[in-house]
Amino acid sequence: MNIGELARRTGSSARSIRHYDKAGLIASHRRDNGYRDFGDEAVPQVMQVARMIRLGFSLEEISTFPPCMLRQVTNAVCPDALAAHRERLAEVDRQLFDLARLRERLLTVLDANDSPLPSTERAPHEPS
Amino acid sequence: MNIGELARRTGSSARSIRHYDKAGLIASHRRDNGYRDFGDEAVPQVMQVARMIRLGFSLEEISTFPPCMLRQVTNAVCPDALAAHRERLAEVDRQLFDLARLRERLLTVLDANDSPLPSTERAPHEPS
DNA sequence: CTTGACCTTGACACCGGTGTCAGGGGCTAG
DNA sequence: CTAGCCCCTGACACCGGTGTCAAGGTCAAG
Repeated sequence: MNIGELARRTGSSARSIRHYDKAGLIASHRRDNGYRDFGDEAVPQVMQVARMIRLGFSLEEISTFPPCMLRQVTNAVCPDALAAHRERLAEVDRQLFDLARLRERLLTVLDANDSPLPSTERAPHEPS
Repeated sequence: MNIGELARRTGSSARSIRHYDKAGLIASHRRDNGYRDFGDEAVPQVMQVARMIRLGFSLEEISTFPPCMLRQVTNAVCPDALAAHRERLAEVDRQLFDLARLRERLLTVLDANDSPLPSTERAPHEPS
């Protein structure tokens, strides 16, 4: 199929699919006229890539296990990607931790300024 | 004081301080030779800006309440910034929610592929 | 033939705080 | 005088998936 139909079928833009293709993440070959020609297996491939992008992977990361990406036709994740998923999970946990700490800092600022009107006691002209 | 000393005193780079200054967030005037001249109050001002940046505010957001930033000499937050802090808190909560959902999705993928070894049913003739 | 839809590649824009370089002055000590 | 350090402005790079435009080729339908 042409790239336009693949775009319609996957919900990704043709622009993005060309991007994935250039990264070697999609199985494709060229017709005599230069057009990309995709098989049906390209549909789950594109969706797999899009899904991993939504999960926070970069194309470069995804590119580290392209052989299995190209074979991928199901929702199952190939072994190469499992380690990446675990790393990504750890990264997400780090972000959750940082964000929670950030939230605490925001709450601290708000608590210190929200209820107590008298700012006099805190420091009229002193940096802490 | 010159920008170099202010940089040393605040821990921010001179480059960043010029950036903040251009945004009108730091009280400064120019000497005859064109050099910026900062007073002692610039130290907490720069640190306040840096702190808000670490809290995830953009310079543009901070610029929406510069009058109070310029007066700011304490750790207390001026009223103008309170609303921004609340919005920021809401944003952080959204991010926490999204991240938690992301984490669930990652766990789902891992759970579905981690324990169950029999990839046979998923991929009939896979040369793993 | 023309029209129009679809395809190709290449390149720029975006976001935004920061690093870094280039080119030019100021100022002080020797 | 020079050496050396500090300052000035302006501009480019970065990151990375995506939108968008330009300029051109392909091809089926009328």
